[in-house]
Amino acid sequence: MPDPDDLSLPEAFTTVARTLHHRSAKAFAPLDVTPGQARALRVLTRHGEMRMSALSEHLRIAPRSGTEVADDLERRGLVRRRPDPDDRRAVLVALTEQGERVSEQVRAARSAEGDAYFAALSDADRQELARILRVLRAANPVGRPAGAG
Amino acid sequence: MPDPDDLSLPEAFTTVARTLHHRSAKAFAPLDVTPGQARALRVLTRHGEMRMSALSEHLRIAPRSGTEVADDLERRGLVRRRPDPDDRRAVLVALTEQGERVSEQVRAARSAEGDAYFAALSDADRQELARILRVLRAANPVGRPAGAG
DNA sequence: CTCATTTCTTGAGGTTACCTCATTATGAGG
DNA sequence: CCTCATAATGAGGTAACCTCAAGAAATGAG
Repeated sequence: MPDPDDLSLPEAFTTVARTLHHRSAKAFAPLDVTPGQARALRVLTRHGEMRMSALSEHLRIAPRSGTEVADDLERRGLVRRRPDPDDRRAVLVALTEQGERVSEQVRAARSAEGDAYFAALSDADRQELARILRVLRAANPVGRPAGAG
Repeated sequence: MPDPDDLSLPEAFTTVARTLHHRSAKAFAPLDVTPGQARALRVLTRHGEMRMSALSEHLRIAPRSGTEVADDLERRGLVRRRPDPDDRRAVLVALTEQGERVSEQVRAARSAEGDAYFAALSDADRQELARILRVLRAANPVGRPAGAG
């Protein structure tokens, strides 16, 4: 294995993100959920039932992609859809009981493995990192792709 | 758009990484290279001609995936393959002249757009972030997926 | 030299997590 | 009714990875 290249900030960030993604995928594999699904479960746990559009916004993905995540979770019996009584165009998603259980397991797995990734950092560094990420998130609106298709 | 959720560190990291990826893709689009290809170009610029396996290691991806990146770049005329004279199993990749030109444009585009993503940070924060990323990279070997496929 | 083993790359096929565009159904206003 | 905006989804596509196994060449043992 070669020495870590002296990467630019974007490159280093990307590399770390990919490694983290792999780790999370491994941690969540026993639960049969992907990292993306895990994030959706956490959003639903934190905020409760919501519209598809709201789910997509929370996840910061295109509305169509939110549908896909919900499809996967519904197939696994982790979420339930129902029509919004206030707007018959809209659909509400919520965790099922099993979804709540799995979401809790996700939380635990994240502590066990995902956060372990950041264990190399001191408490102070972790807080620094969290602060910096908040700044970046706040400063950079959403970031949809351009001509990627 | 809802308030930024109070995400866990892994989630926040992932979210920022995705936004960054979108930004980079947009910045590189005029050059007709994807972020992944851009990274490969930078590696080849920094380290010169190398084996396929070395390229994959630098990019921290599976050997097979390195082949794919090289295929794309070769199709665009940005790299050239030749057999390794010292080992006829091996293949050496190097930038073409056009590849070098594009790699330089990538570097410029990264400054213009990619680093602009981090413009919200103070110089001190950027250095902090770079340091923290180095720690994470050093502490976490490579992180290939497990049963993802 | 021969054979088994290992190494280097690639073909074949698959996955995740996104995307855009077009469609269908509903809601809101004139 | 007509038009326009909005909610979700069907259809189809992309990037960036992966595994598994094959084909060719190197390497070490006998």
